[in-house]
Amino acid sequence: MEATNNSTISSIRENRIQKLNDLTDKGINPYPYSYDKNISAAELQKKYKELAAGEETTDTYNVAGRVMAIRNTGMFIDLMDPSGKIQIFSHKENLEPDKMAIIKMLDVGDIVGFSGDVRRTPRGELSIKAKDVKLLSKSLLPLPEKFHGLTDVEIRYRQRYVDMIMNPEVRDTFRKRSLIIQKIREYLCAQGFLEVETPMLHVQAGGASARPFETYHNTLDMHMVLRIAPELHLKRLLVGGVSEKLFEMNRNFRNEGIDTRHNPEFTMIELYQAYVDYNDMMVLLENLVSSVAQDVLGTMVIEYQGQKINLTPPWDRKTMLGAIKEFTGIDFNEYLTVEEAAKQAEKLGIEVEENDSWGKILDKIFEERVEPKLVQPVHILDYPRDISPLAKVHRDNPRLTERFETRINGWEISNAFSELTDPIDQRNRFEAQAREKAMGDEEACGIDEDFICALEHGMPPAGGMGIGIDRLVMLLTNSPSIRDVIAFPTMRPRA
RNA sequence: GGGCUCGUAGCGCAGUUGGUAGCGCAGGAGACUCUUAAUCUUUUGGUCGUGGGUUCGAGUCCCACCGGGCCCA
Repeated sequence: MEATNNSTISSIRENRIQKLNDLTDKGINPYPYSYDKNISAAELQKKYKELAAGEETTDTYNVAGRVMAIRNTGMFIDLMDPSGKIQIFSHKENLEPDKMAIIKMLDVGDIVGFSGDVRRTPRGELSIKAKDVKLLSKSLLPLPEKFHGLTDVEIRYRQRYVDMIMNPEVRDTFRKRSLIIQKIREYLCAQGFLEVETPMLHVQAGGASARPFETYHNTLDMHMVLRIAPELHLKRLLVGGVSEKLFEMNRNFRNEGIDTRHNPEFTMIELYQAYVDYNDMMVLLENLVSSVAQDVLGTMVIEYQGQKINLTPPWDRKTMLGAIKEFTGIDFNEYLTVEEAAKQAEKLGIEVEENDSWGKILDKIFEERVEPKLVQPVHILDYPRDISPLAKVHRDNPRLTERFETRINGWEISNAFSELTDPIDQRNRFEAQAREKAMGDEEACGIDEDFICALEHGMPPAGGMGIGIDRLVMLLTNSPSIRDVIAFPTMRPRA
């Protein structure tokens, strides 16, 4: 990126490069190899919380971080590290002239190490009384304005590092994201789940309904796609018997639109447990999410954009047909043909397309009339068979499957099934999908012969579940856009 | 894909009825030296997203395009 194609920036940059040269002439490496930092800003603040204003100690520490403000021509420097801020007090009484000269050359944005005694200034600011200074990295480009910071969302996304330097809450969000993922992993591993990896490069997209990114392998001379879901490979592992409980937490790629809840690459966890069904998945999800919230936020009652959401188990359960009846008054058990269902949908003002199946129509009604009304966590149970090609038929109703989607704040947070293990039925479902694809549904999946072959070797009954990590992080960090929880969201290159 | 909306100095923002652009911070020079958005003096910096059009004259009005954001499908 050409960041210097203007006069303000280039004059600042030239000025700083001159400083680089001056330092080098003095035998100082402006980009040295290491520094013996032995305390963080936050640790210092905590340790000397009781130190009174005007008090001095003889405790010496080495601190390091980024210069965020310089006052009184270098006498006071705000040094920021990931933990917080510590002030540097530099006075010629305590510093050799050559060290003082280095401090005079510092710019906001430089990364610097200081060594000195802890004191609290008469005005009450905990400080390091610098006795030594070491430039650790010279910055050449200026930071945004110190008071208003960086607010331009486009620059925040394109130059996330600047966003993170200027906005502490952004750093905090990404730390929380990391912690959430760590806690999920710990929770599942403690339950005996084995973390596995399956291919990102697929010959054929499967395991979800979505358009894939397409690519090409040169040596194999083969068209390939980036995976839209790991499901079919994880089930192969279940057939293989590596573990009766396994999960993969990683990226999926879907070649679809971008909005506040969708990024083309996103993080999902998929987990499978042998010998259980979707009922067990509901309990697992409730316990997992609520305990992660407790661990990360210290509470199971979160606030999202002004709305209180209670994650304390157990969560509400509604069947899909029951929820539709609740919010529209229409009982689709009485309208079992596509024609009847379409007529009811049209009465509700919902557009039905020519090839829409019974299940698809119900799904549309659900999305429009029910989903926006759901705020508190709720499992929506028993999805129609024709839109659930990987779920086992419902034991009590052959039109439905044992599938649930969990909604929190109306968003799909999880999608889980009593997994379809019958290879004959699976083939039939795939063939139905293939027919829809042939009729123009670009999201329908094709027939994965090797997957069916795996099922024909016998897959244990299992519950499986996918959980959208980004949306979970949005909820737990009160972030309004998925781009606030993905460090480098997909962007069109700047012209 | 549709609607609304934004783009002016590195950043945060003004810019009147159409008359060739200002403020704050940052940067430079100097002063001060226990400050914390330090202060004071002084000063540099602009292809007003891009390209057309209307006009004597466009940051401003019109059109197209580029790049964002929000909402909808």
